[in-house]
Order: sequence, then C-alpha cells, then structure tokens
Amino acid sequence: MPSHKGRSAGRQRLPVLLERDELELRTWLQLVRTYLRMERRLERLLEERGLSLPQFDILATLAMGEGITQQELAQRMLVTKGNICGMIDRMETNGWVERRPDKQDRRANRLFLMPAGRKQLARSFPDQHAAVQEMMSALRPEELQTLYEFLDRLEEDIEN
Amino acid sequence: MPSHKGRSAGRQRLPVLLERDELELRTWLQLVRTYLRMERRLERLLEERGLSLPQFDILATLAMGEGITQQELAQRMLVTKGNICGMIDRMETNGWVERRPDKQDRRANRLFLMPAGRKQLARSFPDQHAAVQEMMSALRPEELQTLYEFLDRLEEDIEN
DNA sequence: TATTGTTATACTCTATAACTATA
DNA sequence: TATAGTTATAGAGTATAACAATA
Repeated sequence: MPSHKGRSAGRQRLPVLLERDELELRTWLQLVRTYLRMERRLERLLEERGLSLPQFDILATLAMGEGITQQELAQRMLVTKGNICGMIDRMETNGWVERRPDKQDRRANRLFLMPAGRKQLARSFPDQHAAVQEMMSALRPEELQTLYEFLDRLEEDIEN
Repeated sequence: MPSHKGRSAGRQRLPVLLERDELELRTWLQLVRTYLRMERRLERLLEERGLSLPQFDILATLAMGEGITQQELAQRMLVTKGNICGMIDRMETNGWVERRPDKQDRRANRLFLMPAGRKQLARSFPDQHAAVQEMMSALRPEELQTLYEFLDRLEEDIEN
C-alpha cells in the first residue's frame, strides 16, 4: 500500500512565487497532475479503437440522450458550435452519428447514434470502465464518495 | 451557500450502459467536468496575456528550477521531446526562454527563463492564483486538504 | 433581430518517425 | 548502441468571424 508522502522523480514542486503554503493552489496543481495522468491513460486506450476522448464523450453524451441539437451538444461540451460542426462532420463521415433535420425548427439538426457509433461505444466502454475502476482503486468507497461530493461542489460553484 | 444537490441545465447524466451505481466511473466523470470548467476559465485568463496553458506550465516549471533539459521537461509534462522542441521554439522566438548548450553533455540543452518570460509569469500568475483561490472557495480548508490527499494518492497509484 | 448551423481561416498541441550529433 | 535534440509530417481540437437559412 503506497504512502502518499512519497515523491518520485518527475514530480513538480511549488513555484518560487509562492512563499507560504497555498492550499488552494497546491490542490489545483495536484488536480491537474492527477487529471492529466488519468486522461493520458484513457486516451491511449481509446486510440487503439480509433477514438479521441472528445469523440468518446460525444458518443457517450448521445447514448445518454439522443436527439439533442448541435447547439445543445456544444454547450454541454463547453466548446463552440463551429467546433461541434467539424467534429460531427468527421463522425458522420465515419458513420457513427447522424444529423436529422428538426421538423419544427428547420434551422436545427437533431443528433442520433448510428449502429457503427453504438458499436464503437460498446467496444470501447468496457476498457474505459475497467481502467477507471483500476485507477480509482487507491481510494476506498467512502473516500470516493467524499471525493465525488467535493468535486461536485467545486463545479457548482464555478458554473454559477 | 450552494447545495451540492442542485442540477443545472447542461449537466450530463450517467450513460445508459450503466445499470448500477458505479461510484468509480461517476467520480471520474465528475473529475472531468470539474477539471474542464476550471481549465477553461484559467485558459481564458491566460489568453488575455497571450499565453496558452502549456506555455504557462513551462514558465512555471522553469521558475521552480531552471537549467533542466528538454528531455526532462518532456517527462514532467507527459509529452514527447519533439513536442517540447516545437514549444520551446515558439517560446524562444518570443524571448521567454533560452536554450543553453550543456558543456558536459553536448547533446543536451539546458533551459532558462529570460526576463520577458519572468515578466509574463509574474504578470499572469496573480490572475491565475486569484482565480484558483476563488474557484476553490467552495471547500473549507480541511476539505481542501482532504481533496489534495485523495488526488495525490490517486496519482501515485497511476504512476506506479 | 436573434438563433442554428456552416464555412473559412488560423493556431496550438500532440504524435510518429527519420535524422544528426554526441555519448 | 543509446540518448538529446531536430525536423517533417499529420491530425485533432479549439477559436473567431462572416455567412445563409430560418424563426
């Protein structure tokens, strides 16, 4: 069982600009490091399936609720509509998703998963899931629950 | 004081692939959302100063310890050496950093901050710091400490 | 007028692979 | 042989801004 006091070679230390022990900043820097480590590993896994992380996110988002518009997708993913347009272009070319014009509002497209997209998600999801389970195993369930609540509260504070 | 139970419009929900309450995955998804929100906000701030987040990271890393090699920088930032080479090119063009050949090992470059780089860091750091402080204010000090420890343990588990 | 989506443009970050110089 | 750095190439993701169609 690893101690959390250990330091390995590549670890960053606090900037010289910080004289005092700045808990907020230290926590943010640790959040970045931890996130990046996990992200890189998950990206590697997805890459084997020919998926980028944003593409996986789009597939997963559509699996949660098909029929959203590109604008809605852009807002959920915190990117611009022009960005989403290009990403959907690529994913539609691959046959993973489909644009269907909205009958009521003819400006809008509704987005749907195609069989190939479902298949991609179904194939890559178990890997992602297993990797996440493994990476999270350093924390006990009650600790995970606490971590989740802390992160949730942080996010709420930001979006307001 | 915001409750952590609230749900706003753009929040994602769990994929349909998940029947049970998967704490690990739910926590990871929340980590992603929280990280992205904070990252976007900090990127906006840096953008006003003409800095990208990776560039800021490099400046901050060098401020922590000048004279590291490109290879060492690549390892700390979890990217390839070719990547670092291009980034240092851009930053050297801007006069922010400098390559100095290592006398002992003539294959290697040692990286140093230039006055303009120090100035960039000194100008952007207070903004970043204040934003981090504000975003982290949803948690009390003892909660921040706990969050830090959890993240640290997670990272250790991954890098081993 | 406002909104949805598209297009054009540009830039950063990222990776891989082949290459040079040095160890 | 192995390592540090460079270069060339490629691609994704991101943004902005101007545009068309529709509301």
